[in-house]
Amino acid sequence: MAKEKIRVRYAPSPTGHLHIGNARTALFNYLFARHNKGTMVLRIEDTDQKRNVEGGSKSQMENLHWLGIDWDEGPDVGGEYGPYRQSERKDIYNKYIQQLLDEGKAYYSYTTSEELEAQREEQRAMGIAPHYTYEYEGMTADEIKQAQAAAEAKGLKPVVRIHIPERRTYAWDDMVKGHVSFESDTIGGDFVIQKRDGMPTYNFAVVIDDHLMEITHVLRGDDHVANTPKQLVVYEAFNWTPPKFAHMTLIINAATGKKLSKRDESVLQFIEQYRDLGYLPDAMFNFITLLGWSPVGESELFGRKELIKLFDPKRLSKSPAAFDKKKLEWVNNQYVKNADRDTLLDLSLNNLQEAGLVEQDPNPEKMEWIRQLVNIYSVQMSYTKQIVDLGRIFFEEEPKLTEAELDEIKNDDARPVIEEFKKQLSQVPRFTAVQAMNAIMATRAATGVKGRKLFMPIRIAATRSMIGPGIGEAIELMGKERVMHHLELTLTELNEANI
RNA sequence: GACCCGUUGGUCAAGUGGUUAAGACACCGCCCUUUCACGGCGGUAACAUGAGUUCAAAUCUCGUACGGGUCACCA
Repeated sequence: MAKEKIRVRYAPSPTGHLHIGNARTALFNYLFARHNKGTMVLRIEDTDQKRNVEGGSKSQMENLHWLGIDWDEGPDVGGEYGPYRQSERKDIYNKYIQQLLDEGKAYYSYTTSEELEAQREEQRAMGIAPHYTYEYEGMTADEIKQAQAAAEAKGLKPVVRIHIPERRTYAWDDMVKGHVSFESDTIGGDFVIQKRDGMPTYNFAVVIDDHLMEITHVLRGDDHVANTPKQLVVYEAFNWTPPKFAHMTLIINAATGKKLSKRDESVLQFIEQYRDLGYLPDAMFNFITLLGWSPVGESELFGRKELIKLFDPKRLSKSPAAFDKKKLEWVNNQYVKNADRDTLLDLSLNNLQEAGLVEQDPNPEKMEWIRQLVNIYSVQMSYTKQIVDLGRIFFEEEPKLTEAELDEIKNDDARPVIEEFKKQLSQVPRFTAVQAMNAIMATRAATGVKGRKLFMPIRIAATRSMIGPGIGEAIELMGKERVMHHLELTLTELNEANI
């Protein structure tokens, strides 16, 4: 039997920037499509004009591309199933809404929002699930017509609701959750398929589009589980076969245990923010893939091609994925260490310029210096913006010492070591990493101090930090003038502290 | 409140009836580096709970607790 061609879609609403959760949905759809040599569709769900954000869809597409996700059909690339923006498909939806109206499967509803709200309040108070109750209960066809005419006469505009069949079970075999079922009376009553402004609602439009676009698999967030029975009602009304569903668990904040909400400020949630910090797209791609999915085996670092090859929706997790920032930093550092030097330089330079540490158009000499700076720090940077903080000792006139650093040099050995080193360094023929190391050796010979007690005071006094790259390289890159000044400064501070 | 879903070390996360219960992050120790970091090696540490099914349960069933999601003319 010929396998049907797999078609999946990622369908964001343009309400803002690309969120991690959305990126993950897009990513899994992408992986699934590419793994199966299927088609990836991008559809913009912009039926709520009030919530559409200017430039929202453009920003999302751009960030998707940055992550390395592309699509075969969409508003920007076209395709045979267009248009790919729901706001441009209104005529299509209207046609199907009319069909349901004609068949008596849908009807005009005049209950106002205020009435509905009151109804829900009451139901909640009674401890039952809020739901819409049929407004024409027990009426004959004529009576219904009269009621509707009366409402019209009052100037009320209707919405269209779809009838939910009674005593039915709506169930499906979810690729992630297994068998899931809902009784029709727990769905919430006949729901709106066309809003007062004439636009279709999400639960209606999504069915029409998925069907017309011949989507075979719907991979989406867990928050859509409760929508699925409503959509099944629509599929049933048209006698269409629904696609396969996979509901991926939500991403939660490890710290709060709650769904990653856009208002939660303890975690950066938008791809763009990571991009600005100098995270690398391949690392993000790798990390996000591991949110709620795991490959066979023990490795955690995978390239794009590998992930496409490995991806299997069967391995999507049933329990929520927690966003672990530390792990992300580790993953990105792994990529930083192997990253192309020019890429790192570009990103770091950008971060340094934004921090006001480097001018807009550095001369070639300065560029070379920055390149060196990035090189010596690349091994310990989680993301390039850290260079601003890590490299601060290279920019500040008189970097302050921390408590820990002061403690490290508050001992009898430190002062003679620093003084001796200063003397030795001032005598080196050329101010290079090798010569700096020679000066340290000479200091050891002269003072008899070695190991940490030798290196730490020198590192701290010369660079004004106890962490950093190789001490020789750091000194060379810092330059004679600055290093000598640091040594001077540290000795003065030791004097003031009476040590 | 109702309906759906989940619960393995400090954190993430493998595991689908028989395992010494993987691996990663973090932490600790040792080694490397005449220093911090990087890297290498090693270590501490887990099946929410009660009952049932079974020769055998982290794995299956039911209850309890805890956590989450959803109940819109948002998507």
